[in-house]
Amino acid sequence: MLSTHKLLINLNEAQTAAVTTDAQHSLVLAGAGSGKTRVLVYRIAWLLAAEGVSPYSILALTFTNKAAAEMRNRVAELLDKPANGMWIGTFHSIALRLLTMHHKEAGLPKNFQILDSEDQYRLIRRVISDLELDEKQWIPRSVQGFINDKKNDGIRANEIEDFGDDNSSTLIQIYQHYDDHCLRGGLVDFAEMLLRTHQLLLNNPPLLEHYQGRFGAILVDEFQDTNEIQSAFIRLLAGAKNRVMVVGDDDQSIYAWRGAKIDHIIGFKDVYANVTQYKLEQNYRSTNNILKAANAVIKNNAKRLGKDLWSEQSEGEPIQYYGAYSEYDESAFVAEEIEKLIDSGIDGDQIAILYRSNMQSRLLEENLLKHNIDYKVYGGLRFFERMEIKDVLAYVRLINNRHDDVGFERIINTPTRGLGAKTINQIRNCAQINQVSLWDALNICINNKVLSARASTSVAAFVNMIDEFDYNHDKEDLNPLFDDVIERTGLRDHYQKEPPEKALTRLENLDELLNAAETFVKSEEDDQIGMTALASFLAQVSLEAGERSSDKDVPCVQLMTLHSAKGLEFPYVFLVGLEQGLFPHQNSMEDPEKLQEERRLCYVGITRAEKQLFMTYATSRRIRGRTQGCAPSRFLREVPQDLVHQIQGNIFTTPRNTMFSNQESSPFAQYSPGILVSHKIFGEGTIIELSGQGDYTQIMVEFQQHGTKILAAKFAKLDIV
DNA sequence: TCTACGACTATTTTT
DNA sequence: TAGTCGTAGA
Repeated sequence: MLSTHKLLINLNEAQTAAVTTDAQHSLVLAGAGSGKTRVLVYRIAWLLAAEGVSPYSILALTFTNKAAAEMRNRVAELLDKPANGMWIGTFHSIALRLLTMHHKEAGLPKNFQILDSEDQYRLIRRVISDLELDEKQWIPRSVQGFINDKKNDGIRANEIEDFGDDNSSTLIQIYQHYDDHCLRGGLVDFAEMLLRTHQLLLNNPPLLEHYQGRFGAILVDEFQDTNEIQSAFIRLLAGAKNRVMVVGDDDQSIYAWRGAKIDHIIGFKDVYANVTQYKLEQNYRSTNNILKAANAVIKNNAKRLGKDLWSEQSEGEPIQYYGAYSEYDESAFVAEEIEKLIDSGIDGDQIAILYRSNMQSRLLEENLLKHNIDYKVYGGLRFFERMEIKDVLAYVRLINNRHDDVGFERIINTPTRGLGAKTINQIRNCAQINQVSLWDALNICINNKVLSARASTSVAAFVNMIDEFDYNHDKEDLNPLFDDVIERTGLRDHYQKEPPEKALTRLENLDELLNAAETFVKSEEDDQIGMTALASFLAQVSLEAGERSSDKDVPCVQLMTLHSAKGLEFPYVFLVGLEQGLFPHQNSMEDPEKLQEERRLCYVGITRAEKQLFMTYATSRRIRGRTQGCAPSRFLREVPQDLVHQIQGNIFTTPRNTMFSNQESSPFAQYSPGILVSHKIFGEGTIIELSGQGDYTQIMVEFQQHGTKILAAKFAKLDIV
């Protein structure tokens, strides 16, 4: 048995307090690099060792597979035995497990399939076309966003208020039809997994009671990223008696645009009773200069719980600032500095270049190439998202479940077998009229002989082929099935015919898929709930689509967006493109909520750096074929001057651009974001941000009663409360 | 069924 | 500017 003493010697005071808390609910505000995962892992160990909690009553939720795997491994390491019995997983994998175990109660067929975003997009397009709507007016991407937003908020089509206008009633109609399709085909999208799980428990009191009785201790990682339905799910399982510990950092909430609500972490204390809050502010990652810069930037956000990072490390190197003339100059500088670092003996993988948007990577790549520096760009398609892989999987899915319309549509004419738009439309129409799956519709068409002679032969051959894959569902070895599919469907030949370079990677990927099928071993959990190897494999590839980039063995410089950098750390970090309009992004500059999220993104970027941080800005940049003059990002000037070494350009003395604020020299210096003020008409409110200068200073205030207003500082006569 | 051309659009993407 | 996507035409 693990001694409790041994547990605590590795923790600092704040961590110990959180780990050993006896509060019913606890909120652990864990700053970047403050040992958040450590607290979660030790907390689990503490519950088991010191409090005698059964592993079966532990439920730990994360957002990413990586985080779940890390937690699981570290718990096992600490306990010195596998983390059996407890449920540690992503929200989605836990939801999937519940839906699989209780598929009947959830209203799903046993072999239901998961739709990834691309599958969902395709299905939505199909629904729009079925409803004879114009894609120009009902843009599939926006419709997809609409449906997912609603699902994330826990709202079904029939629960949306119909204002009677064309817009809302059509959207509701599409949503409803889309859900009907999913249900008919046994298809579940990502948002649906969570929503359906929540409803499963909500509508089955005995089931809910069972799980509430089981999970006495619920732990949630990255709580700031929870959306409405995830938060409701936790609340539901918590019931009245269970203990909930949420860990997160409101300052690192960067996914509001995907439905995450920072209010969940900020308002945690209001929703749960008996909450004790712990702040982890000691940072084990970065030098103090870096932390001071991060603290100074994030301080400008009004909406936060508040926390200051510190470190026992030295001040470290100052932050290096380079004001480039152009984006060419900027990327040349970055490449040169990296070359110097590498020449001084630093490995490439110790260095990261972080940017706001993916398009910025190109020039950087060109310059790294020029200097013969190995690099790796994160982003793009993941392994199981590649076309050839999805094609094979679509066949397998159809073999597994004939009513999988998404799989059907994908491969009915891939490789081409003479089934053009006309035939497919006939089948679709038939499905639409009879309200059946495409597979059934196809058979109706065959029986009624409505198809042309040529199409009929082709279709019959297709049906035969699929039926001939008489797959034994209990088989553990998946390789023969996949191998068979790739050969007999003609997919291998199909890809072989592509231009040599493309063909080669595609065929390699197919082999990689075979390899994955060969080595796949069903997890013990999946086995226990009676999933077949195939179901388990398909679920895994949908939930865990693989790495975002191909891996190289050489230590490479890492290029990625700020979003992808969350959770990672690098000794040397280049934060590039610090310009108004790029970062903060144009689309996020006006709205105070969005601007604050951009600032959090900046905070995430800064806190990735362990030893040294470089920040660059380009005076001009070509965007969409047009060269634009760029003002330096407001975030740059939020970094205190004494922390910065300016290699070129002077961010603090150049004439101030009216685009961004400067609080210090303003006649309204007494106002700053976060300050509580009162207005004689609007009452009390919090300053969100200042802009403009001198007499033209404008103040954005979020009033408690009247919402957000932008006021001229000169006339508003705001009193500081 | 494939190719070529023109129209369109341009943040971030855990599952 | 450049990359993607849909459609027209061979």
